Amino acid sequence: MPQVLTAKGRSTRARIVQAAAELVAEKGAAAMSLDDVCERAHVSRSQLYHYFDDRDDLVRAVINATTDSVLLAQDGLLDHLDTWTGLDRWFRALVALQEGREARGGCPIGSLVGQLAERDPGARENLADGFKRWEGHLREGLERMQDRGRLSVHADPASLATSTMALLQGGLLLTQVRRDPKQLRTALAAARVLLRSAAA
Amino acid sequence: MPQVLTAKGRSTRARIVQAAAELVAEKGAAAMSLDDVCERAHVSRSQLYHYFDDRDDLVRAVINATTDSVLLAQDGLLDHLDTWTGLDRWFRALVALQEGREARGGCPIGSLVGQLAERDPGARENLADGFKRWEGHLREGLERMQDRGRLSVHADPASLATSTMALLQGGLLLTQVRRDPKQLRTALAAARVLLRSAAA
DNA sequence: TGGAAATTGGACTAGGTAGTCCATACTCAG
DNA sequence: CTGAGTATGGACTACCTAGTCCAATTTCCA
Repeated sequence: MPQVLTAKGRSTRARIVQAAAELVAEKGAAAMSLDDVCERAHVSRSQLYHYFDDRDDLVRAVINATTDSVLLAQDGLLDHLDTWTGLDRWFRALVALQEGREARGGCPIGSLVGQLAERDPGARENLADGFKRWEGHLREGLERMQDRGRLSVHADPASLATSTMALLQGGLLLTQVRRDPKQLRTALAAARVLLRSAAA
Repeated sequence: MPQVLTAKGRSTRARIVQAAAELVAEKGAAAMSLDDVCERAHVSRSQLYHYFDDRDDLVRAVINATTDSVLLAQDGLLDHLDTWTGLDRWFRALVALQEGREARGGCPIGSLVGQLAERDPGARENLADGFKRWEGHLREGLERMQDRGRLSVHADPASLATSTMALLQGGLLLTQVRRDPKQLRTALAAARVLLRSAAA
């Protein structure tokens, strides 16, 4: 393992993670082979082991990269979850995203849970960190709403954020398994009802 | 492939599916090897291919067996989802189940979605069938409640059932990734709020 | 500019994989 | 009791896998 990465090294490492992330998204974590990664990233075998301890280490890097890209895809939405219109915009964007992919793939992070959580404790923690960051944006938005008196003082922003994330993840799972984006639309409509029921 | 199975044949086939289902639950679908299955079921290689076309065929049989066992584990609860107390009993039982397993494993069906849905279209359909059976019990219960005037005439039992399933699956996913059964408790408490908001 | 560290290439090992094949033993109806 | 179909045993193939190893090349800073 190198002590310091040069610019070239960082670029190679990033290319490896990118290729691995694509393969994980396409074929699943277990079906991603290191040979495939080498081919797609145009690197040799030893470069993988130059930048990563082993396969599990690479998978954990993929989880972090995927989390970053999922949050980036929601950029401009996650910082405005403190108004009803901001929440509705977020919900609509999530549904539109699934319609665009014809309900394929589910949640890039969520679908890794079943694949990795019981297999590699480190991977489970990385996935949990990803969900924490995601849910954190929502919880903070709801807290700001409560501060501004838009949410009842009896409401619990943390629980509401957790329940909304559950509806989102469950809705994505049902969307994926049924190949029907309406499943997510229904779940997020329920999230809207739930949040409104906590309005001041 | 045999035309008719003898009693002995049925027993052997069931032993194979049982062993495979255990391994899938323990190690994930991709990590279940046919050698492992042979060893655990005490059968030889050729017996697998005597009763199943190939690996995918066995996995689909595992999905069906797992669905049956998940529904069986809720026996006595799923037929009483037409009263508030019946719903609460169901919710409490689901939480207790996760507490009993220390939040490990998530939903035996749900966690297979991310592993198989994009890989094998037939597996995806089998999983969708499983969810349909499960959700069907809830939808029918809610319909009976509506018929009896316990649910608003404006409520949509099908959407409520879908949203509740989303909360259940999402809650299980968060429970698994965070190793915390409270995540499911929170999600199901939200389901209760959602259903109550549709009360007559 | 010299040399230590970072980067790269690619062959190689050891083990696991799904699936095939052929022979044998069993079962049960006619 | 016999023979056609069912059930079983286990070796074998061809391939893919993660990980190792040694050597060569490039980078960069002291």
